[in-house]
Amino acid sequence: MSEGVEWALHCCLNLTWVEEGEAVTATKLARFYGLPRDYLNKQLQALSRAGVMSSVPGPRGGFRLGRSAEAITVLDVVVAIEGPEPAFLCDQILAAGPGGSSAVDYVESCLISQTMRTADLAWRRELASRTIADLKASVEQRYPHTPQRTRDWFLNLPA
Amino acid sequence: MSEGVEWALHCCLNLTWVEEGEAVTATKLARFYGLPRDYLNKQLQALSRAGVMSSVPGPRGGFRLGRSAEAITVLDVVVAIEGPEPAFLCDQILAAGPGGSSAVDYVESCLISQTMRTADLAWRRELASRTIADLKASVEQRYPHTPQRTRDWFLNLPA
DNA sequence: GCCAGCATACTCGGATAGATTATGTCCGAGTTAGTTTGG
DNA sequence: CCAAACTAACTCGGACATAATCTATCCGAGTATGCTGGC
Repeated sequence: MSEGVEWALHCCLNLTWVEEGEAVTATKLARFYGLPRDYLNKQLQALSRAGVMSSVPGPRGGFRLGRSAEAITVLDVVVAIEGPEPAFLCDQILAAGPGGSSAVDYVESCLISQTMRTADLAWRRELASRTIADLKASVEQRYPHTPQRTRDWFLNLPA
Repeated sequence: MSEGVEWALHCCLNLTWVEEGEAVTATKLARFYGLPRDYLNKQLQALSRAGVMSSVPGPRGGFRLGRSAEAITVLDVVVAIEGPEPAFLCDQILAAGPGGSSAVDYVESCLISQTMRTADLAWRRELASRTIADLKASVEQRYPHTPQRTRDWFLNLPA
């Protein structure tokens, strides 16, 4: 799995701690963790296309969350970066085997495919049950000064 | 995820239907689905190293299950091909951020990492709960003539 | 002093290279089966 | 006729190319800001 997923999740979380309506540039988000700016920008664009973030061009521009943190699940972020396809995608090799038919949908009927799909669903269900707001709340409970520190860091960003 | 996982699972299943103790060559297994022989052989070697299969060299050689089908989980096969690392691996970018320390294990403390790890665990738990024997039984119940047909195919393999 | 126009610097956005991994191919070491040859 | 040694063919096993994807970088289109000049 692409490491961009980790970057995207941390960026989403950080965006929940800036002033409402404020846009944060890719440059600032990249400097926060020492990430390559342009490549991070690429991932943020993917999030923007998916509606997870909203981008603002020009000076005073940047990125902000595309909707409320309660409405963004971890799965949304993962899908925005990795794409919607399941990790295991059935090539239907049964169709080429003896007694196989190209008219049958082995993605549905093959029991191996079903097993892998069930596991994938369990994975997705877990990720869909956690929202960015959940993460925000958990972090704030365990590390109470993180919100203020994060907000300050983005304000007092060293040139 | 590598497509070799699909190949490996189908091969394991097919091996449950040949005569006890009989070894099936990579060539035969590949012809069954029209797969590239040498590359499939590579995957079978990985299964062999993991103990899922057992390889026999020389004429009359080939591959057979390394242990009883009841003792081989789907997860075993996946791990043998894909490796033991989780799909999402935490790079601990928090360590490079403000207030981050290289002495802290963020794989454990980072809540994002925890969330991804929980999902990964759910996925693995699902795969670990299904054995090759389970698959064999399910297939035999739904497609009763598959065992005989498969066994015959490997015997009457067209030259 | 105030307003309109303009130049400017800064942002995202997509198009363009490089690195790593997955995929596919090739040939050699080792082993078993069949064959042959001598007793 | 029997047994032992030998030949030969077939198998896995790992080393070697190729293709696709992930990672990283560069430059252009567009916009809000601040300045400038005129009224």
